[in-house]
Formats: sequence, structure tokens, C-alpha cells
Amino acid sequence: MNHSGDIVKKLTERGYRLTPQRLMTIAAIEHSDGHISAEEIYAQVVSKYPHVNISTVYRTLELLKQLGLVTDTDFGEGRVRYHPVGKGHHHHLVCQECGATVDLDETALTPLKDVLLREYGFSADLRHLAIFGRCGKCGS
Amino acid sequence: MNHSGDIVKKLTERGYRLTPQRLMTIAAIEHSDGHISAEEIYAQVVSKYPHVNISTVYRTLELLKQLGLVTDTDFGEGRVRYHPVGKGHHHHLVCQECGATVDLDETALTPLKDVLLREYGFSADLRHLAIFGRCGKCGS
DNA sequence: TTTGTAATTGCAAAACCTTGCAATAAGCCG
DNA sequence: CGGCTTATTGCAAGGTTTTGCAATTACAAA
Repeated sequence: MNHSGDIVKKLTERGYRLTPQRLMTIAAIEHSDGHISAEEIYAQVVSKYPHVNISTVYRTLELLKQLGLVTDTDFGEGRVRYHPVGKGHHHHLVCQECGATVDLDETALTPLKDVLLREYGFSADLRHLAIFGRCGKCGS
Repeated sequence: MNHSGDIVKKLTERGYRLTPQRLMTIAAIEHSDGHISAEEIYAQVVSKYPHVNISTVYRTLELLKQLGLVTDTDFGEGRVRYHPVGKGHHHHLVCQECGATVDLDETALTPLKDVLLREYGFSADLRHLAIFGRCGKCGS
């Protein structure tokens, strides 16, 4: 498991510049509970660096996503939430009826990943998914 | 397998009103190749009924989605594409490197669906998914 | 430490989708 | 057919995210 600072290290390794905007965006993600929205990140960044633009936050998030350092997940809230890959791998079951969410271990998706690789030669990026449906309490 | 007209039938059965806006939106979906965007639907509707508003198209799509008559799938294009459920069930593997997409049979997701139901009592709505990753040609 | 260069940012605008509200019209009933 | 009720629509505004472009700045190299 990675720890705080890993994202910064990987950015420098790959030759990306360490701007204050990027550092603060990364800090917000790493210090979050692991499911933070762009707006929430932006609020934290602005509180210490008022003239930062939210589009810079979005561009940093896009970069981190491309580099495989964060995942973005749509929980059906009308906005996406970000998760540092280093903070552990899991998925979510989201009930569309009552809104309840249950964590799902990474291994639940492993068989599917293996089948896609074996039968289609396709390396699926199945990280931090939100799977929608109906939970037991809400019936079939 | 359903055929054209099924969506309209189900709407009336459930007591929804058959407005011209809805009928034209439904026709556009049913006559499409099965992966049509809201903007494309809207263009078709407007060509015959110029004063229709795109928010009405979106509301109809949301309704059809709730009723399980269409699926909406994000292929990573910045907009969602709609598919009439009656036109057959399948998924897509989308290569994030070269953009190639491969169809995947519905059955590939059945084991996962079964596990979620058995072990979590969760009835997952795994219809017409886009699974992102890297295809064989683009390497692991 | 200064300079040069190209990556990065801020800003403004736009794309996609949703929502509140008053006006409209579908379908029921007489 | 005509009126009634309430679902549905159009409009305008707003939320989330992306993008083009000129200005800025991180970092490498002198």
C-alpha cells in the first residue's frame, strides 16, 4: 500500500512540474476520506491559495487519472468522486432505491478481469467501480 | 426480442401520456443503430417539431431509463449514448489507447451478477456496460 | 544567479445535463 | 364534444466539466 507523498514522487519521476496548484490538489486528495469531489478539492485549495482556478484542479485530476494515480467514480450524484489508488482497492454497490452503498472487495471483479484478458486479450481497468442495482432490503 | 412499438405500449400500460415529443424521442431511439446520443435524438425531433426543447428529450430519456426501457452508456466521449433494451443485450470493451471497441456478450457478466446476488443479496443492473482498458493490439 | 523554453495556468466561453416554475395539453369523464 | 385535472412542456437559469488561448512560471542549462 502506498502512503502520502507517493503521487508527488511519481509526478517528478515522470518529469511533470510541481506547481503549488498541483501540490495542493494532491494534498487534498491524499488527506481525504478517499471519496472527494472536484468542488471539495477546489474549496480546500482556494482556502490557502485564493486565485487558483477550478479548471486547473480539473486538469490535475485528469492528469493523475491518466497516470493511474487516482480513480474517478460516478456514484450517481451528478458529480464524480476521486480516490487515490494508493489508499487501497475496492468497489461499491449502490442501491438506486434507497441510496445505500456497500463496499465490495477488489477480488469480486478478478474473475471477470481474467476472462476478458484470456478470451479477448483485453486488459480491463476495473478499479473502484460503482455498480448500481437494488440492495436486499429494497427487494428484487 | 422486442420490436418497434414496444416502448410506446409499455408507456401507455403504465399510464404515461403519449405526447408528440415523447413519441418522436422514442422513434428516434428505436430507429437508431442502438447507440444514439441525446443531441442526435434532439436533432431528429426538432427537424419535424421545431419548437421542442432539449430538456424534454432529456426528461423522456430519464423516464425510459427509470422504466428499464433504455440503457444509457458512457463510452468516454463526454456524452452518454442511449440504447433500447428491446434491441438486444450486450456490453462493450473500449480501448482507452486506440479507441477501438469490441462487443461483449451479455453472458460474460452473468457470473459476477450471480455472485453479487448470492453473496450480497444485491441485484446488480449490469446492462449495456462500457468497460475501459487496453485492447490486445495496444499491449498490456 | 540569470536566461530560455516549454509546460502550466487563469480566464472566458462553451458543452452537456438538470431543475424550478408557470403555461400548456393529454386523456378522463360526463 | 367540452370541460377538468394534473402530467408534461418550454423556458431560463444553474451545475459540472472541458477547452482555446494568451500570460505566467517551473525547471534546465548556461
